[in-house]
Amino acid sequence: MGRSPCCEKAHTNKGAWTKEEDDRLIAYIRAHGEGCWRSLPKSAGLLRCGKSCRLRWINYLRPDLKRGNFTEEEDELIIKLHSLLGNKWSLIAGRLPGRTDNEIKNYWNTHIRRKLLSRGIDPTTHRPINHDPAIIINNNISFSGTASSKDEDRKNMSGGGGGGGGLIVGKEEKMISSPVNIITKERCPDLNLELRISPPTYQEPILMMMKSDSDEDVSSTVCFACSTVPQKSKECGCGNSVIITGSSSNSGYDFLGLKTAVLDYRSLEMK
DNA sequence: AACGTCCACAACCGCCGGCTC
DNA sequence: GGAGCCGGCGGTTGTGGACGT
Repeated sequence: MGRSPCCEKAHTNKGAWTKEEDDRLIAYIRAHGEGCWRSLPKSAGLLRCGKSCRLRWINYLRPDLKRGNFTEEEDELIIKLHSLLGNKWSLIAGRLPGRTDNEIKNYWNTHIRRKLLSRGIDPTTHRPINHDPAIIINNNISFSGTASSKDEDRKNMSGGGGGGGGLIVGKEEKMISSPVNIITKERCPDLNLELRISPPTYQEPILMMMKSDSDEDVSSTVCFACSTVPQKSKECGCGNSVIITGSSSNSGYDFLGLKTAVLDYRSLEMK
């Protein structure tokens, strides 16, 4: 389909932003709020493309940004999230307050990739370099909830049979070829997700919800898909229905250190 | 000091999905 | 249902500074 250019390139500045441009943008957004990026440059008196303004604001000027070096905890969280989500930088950024997708993407490409390589881990697949690819093809799935060492995890991944409390998929389950199974198997050899597929009796479309450590009720549960908090209707911002289970100690599942409720693989389907 | 190379990161580009008409 | 608009995302590039020779 034909698309008009997002801006008239002949009359827009490019390259690094000047202090004056930053000030104009900040002043305009403070006065009028975010949104309508297409018309913003004209309204704000900026010779910039709307997309450029949006990026500048989101990645650099936003007041809630956390500048400075990534902590070791952030490093590890990024690695774990990347192993699960792949290059979904915006989703990863959603779990790191004050960090932007662009920042995390750059940080990944410059620091973490190298860090993983130095550990002998393929940053794309999160598998040990020279890992036997045949293992990926294996159909038996069991993420043991009790496995602690990486070796043990890998053993389970490679078809070690059923572990207790983990993701258990029977022989006749069609779920075995579900996207999350494949994704998780391929990308997360070292990640103890303690995931569990929700029972097939659920009729509604559901999604994985993540609860922060301090969260006690539904109102503070965050949709993993859209990063919004579901309202009392138990629908989050992306319109998915939400199934909240009891406390994480029994029916919730600890996900990357965050207590979670029921997981449905469809919410994790990759593009 | 001068030059070349590497690195980090801001910014750009093209594409996609959702929404509206 | 299709066309167009818009915001958003992910990949890539450009550039300035750091570092090594």
